[in-house]
Amino acid sequence: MSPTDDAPAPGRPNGATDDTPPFRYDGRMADAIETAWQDRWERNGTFHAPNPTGDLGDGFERVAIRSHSYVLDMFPYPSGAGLHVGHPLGYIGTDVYARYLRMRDKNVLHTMGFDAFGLPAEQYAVQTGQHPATTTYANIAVYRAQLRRLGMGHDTRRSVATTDPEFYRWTQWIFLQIFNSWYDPFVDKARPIEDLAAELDAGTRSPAEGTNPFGRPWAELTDLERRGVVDNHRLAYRSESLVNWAPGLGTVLANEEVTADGRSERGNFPVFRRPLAQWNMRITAYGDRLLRDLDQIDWPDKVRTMQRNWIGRSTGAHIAFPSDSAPIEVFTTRPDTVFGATYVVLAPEHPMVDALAATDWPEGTPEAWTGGNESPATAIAAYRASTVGRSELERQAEGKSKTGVFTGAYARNPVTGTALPVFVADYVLMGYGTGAIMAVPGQDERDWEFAEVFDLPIVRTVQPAEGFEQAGGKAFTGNGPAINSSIDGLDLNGLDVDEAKARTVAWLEENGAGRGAVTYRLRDWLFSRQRYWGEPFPIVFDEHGLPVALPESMLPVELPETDDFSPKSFPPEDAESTPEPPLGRLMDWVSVELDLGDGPKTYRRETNTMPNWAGSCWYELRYLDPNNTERFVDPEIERYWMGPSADRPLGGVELYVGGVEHAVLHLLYARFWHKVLYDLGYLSSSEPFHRLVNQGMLQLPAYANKDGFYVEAAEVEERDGHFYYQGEQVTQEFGKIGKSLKNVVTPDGFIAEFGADTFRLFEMFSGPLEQSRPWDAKAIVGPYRLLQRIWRVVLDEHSGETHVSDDPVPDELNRVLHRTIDAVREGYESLRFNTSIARITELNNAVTQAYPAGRAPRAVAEPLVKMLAPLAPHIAEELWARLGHDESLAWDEFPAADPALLVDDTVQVPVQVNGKVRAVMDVPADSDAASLEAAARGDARIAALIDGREVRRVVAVPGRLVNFVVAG
RNA sequence: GCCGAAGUGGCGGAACUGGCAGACGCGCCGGACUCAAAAUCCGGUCGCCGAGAGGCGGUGAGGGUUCGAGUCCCUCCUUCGGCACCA
Repeated sequence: MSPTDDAPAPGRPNGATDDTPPFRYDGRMADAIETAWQDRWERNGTFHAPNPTGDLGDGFERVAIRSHSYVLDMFPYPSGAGLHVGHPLGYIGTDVYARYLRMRDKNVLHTMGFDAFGLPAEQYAVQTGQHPATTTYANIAVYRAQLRRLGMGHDTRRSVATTDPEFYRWTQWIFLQIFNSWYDPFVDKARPIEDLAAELDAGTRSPAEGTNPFGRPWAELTDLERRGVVDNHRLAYRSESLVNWAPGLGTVLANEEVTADGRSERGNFPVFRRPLAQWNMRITAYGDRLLRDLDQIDWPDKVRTMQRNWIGRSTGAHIAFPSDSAPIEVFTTRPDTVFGATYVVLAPEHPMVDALAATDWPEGTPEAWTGGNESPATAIAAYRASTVGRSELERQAEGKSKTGVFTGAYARNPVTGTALPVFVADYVLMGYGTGAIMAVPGQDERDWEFAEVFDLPIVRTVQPAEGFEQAGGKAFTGNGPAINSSIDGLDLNGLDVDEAKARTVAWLEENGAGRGAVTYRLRDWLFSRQRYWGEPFPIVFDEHGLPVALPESMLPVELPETDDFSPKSFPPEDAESTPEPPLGRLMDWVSVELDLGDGPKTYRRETNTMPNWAGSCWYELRYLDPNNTERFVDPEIERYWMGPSADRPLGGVELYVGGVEHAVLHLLYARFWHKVLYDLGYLSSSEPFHRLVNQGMLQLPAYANKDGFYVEAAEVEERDGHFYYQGEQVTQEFGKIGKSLKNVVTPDGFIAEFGADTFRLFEMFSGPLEQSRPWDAKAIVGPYRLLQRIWRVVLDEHSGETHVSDDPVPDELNRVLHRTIDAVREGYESLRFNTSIARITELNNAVTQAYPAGRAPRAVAEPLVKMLAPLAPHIAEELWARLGHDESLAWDEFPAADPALLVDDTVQVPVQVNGKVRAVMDVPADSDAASLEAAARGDARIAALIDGREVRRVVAVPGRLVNFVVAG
């Protein structure tokens, strides 16, 4: 049952009756305290973090000598449902940490913005007829109120939404920087595109491979052709290529947004591969740096592994296989197996397929190779029809059996000279490597399968391990000595795989037949979407249909007003449909008269919009300097908050907390943009996020009836350990919070009943930040009781009087206090707030035990309140004020442990006999091994146990234990 | 199939670089207060044997290293996450 349903009635909070003490800390008291402090924090700008310069520079002198920290959350998409209890887990975590750091004498930047462009707002708008901007900003207002009510110490002056024109103006500006750049492989960084044109003109550089389709050198190209060549170098470029088209969604998608079974991550529609002209970002140019720099940032191994796999760097070789038309260039990671290549395969979309195809089947071509077709051309056409343009789902439905067709053509193995049949097969992908392979069935499982289907020869070139074939092994992919691999001038036989690879590559390079090569799994980032609710491109097309950047002075290109914002979607299976961007319907807007330097002309605007990842690629930079109208961020401010330091060699946000679901989407894109901006000299940091922590997911109870359908969790009742929905028994499980499990719970009810402080404490107490765990709402009373008890240490709940004393703290309690301080700090620093809370609880238990009637010494009550402050800031502020302090403790000094009090004069040391604890003795803390042993032998129990037995060994570790190893 | 993470009481979880397993909390049991209940407070709570002192067992399973293993190594099981014709 949701607590929203039984929020306390005004004047009678949970459990309160007439004889409840008037100053008891309960939900109503918490509400009064919390709203009052939230108002005061806002009034005083308590959480304003001064910048070293600029409009947010007020008060910087005060913090100039402090060190500084930037603590960041992944900003939310403001959905109509508001926050549920899972969202704030990370937000509370960063807030606790930020508040702790502030009390540790740091200038802390902590704020929250909104990632507000995107499909749900647009779909909701289509349903309701309201403009997406209206619903988006209404939702943002709800989120801001919820965050405020949770007591977040955010610098609200810095809050931005990606949909603000003042924000997306700079998203567009960054797009233009990327558009106006190219990647210079010689210096391994992005450079302004003008440099490229200049170098091409000067003849000091030639166009990169594949960028000059005109077949003539640069000097002989027309101006228009030169523009085309330059455009082909840009980091943001248009190209006609195979893209993921989701007709049901009405838009194209990035590879990262398509699931493994070929459907859209959003909406779960089938996705088809279609050639379309779209914008791309050349993220592949950064593949190596994105990979390399992972080693220098403090991220979970899991996420780094996922990024490494996504980038998928493979080293191997390009090898040219001569044919009757041009040579076929293949990529292989196993150049050492070239002697075992028995056929060649091209992807169905490979551009050489048509030129290569023979006019007729060669004499004696087996039936299986022709697919029963008259000629290679018809066979290829039929095969393409059966593969290209079909969804991944359909392809996978056929299972793993290999399909393909012979082209009628042969290529020559450049090493052995053998003629190899050339096939077309869809198990070779156009998007990876060169789109062509040499097939080595002896050492590759997929090639083996294909060879079996088409009855192709199989040659082993690596000796399989002993018993491999007897055990049913087919292709052998392991290490072993090379066999059957020798010609004049190249003898691999007996070499292991690594040696054989190196030898082969050297031979290929000497003989001009190939060279060492690196390939990435990563593809360029498809960057345009056919949606209304996104950033317009700052691009127009001229009379040649070529893109022209709008000048900075024309930014932002605002989204045009319209009530016709629904995307044009199609039947989900209609693969032949073509995307139609909603902006394309606004003819008045699309066609625009501009003077871009060569007189007024009519241009056509780009009608696609950017993907919703665009804003999140750089928002953390805008928080730094949100009102700057001259730059996206002032370099001095960026260097102050994010510049490299000894701890953060590449710079970046000190702590970034968010869900692991962004491991290869947002986090890869943001790193890429950041590196481009770094290359172009706008940033001092080359990574955006130094330390990443993935907060766990809260799992809520969900209830299913006997037919397996989920029922509304809020309406389920519990009786005698069983669960009932409308009288019918249902079963309980724990799962991800969401509409589909009908188990969404919002924080509001808990805050109303217990207060935000209790809620914060509860979320932090149930486990470490990174860990997923079930949300057991009943347990919230634990943290609630803790706050009530701390409250009573400071004041009398009957009179409301503060009742601490000025007595000295007794020695023993003082030691507990200082040990607690030490442990609580440790917990805060390592983000294990659950242990900090446990230690605070222990200290409080010790205090209430020592002073059951109140009058605890101020010298223990005050540090107790301070230690609580990051977790439960409102009650801490209130108690701090009642203890007689005028200033907020948000900037006060966190208690420090006296090292002298952390070590005891005497310690308890367990004594073991054969590893079992038999006694515990009190000994001086500095006892050495000999005196420990002596003391242990002096213990009556131990003496009795070892009496008459042979002591073979004594292990005495000072401060730890004594262990007697005895015979028998 | 490949890669990665994790398995500790009825539950969430503690346990520093190998050194008293179960801190802290929930729940449960008992008690105080109350006409009663709720709220609050106090005590107990890993299992088995024992009146007790105490003993024995115990961190997914099995093996190993060690004086000593929740922690390190090997094999297996289970759960969760990621990738999936990437040559």
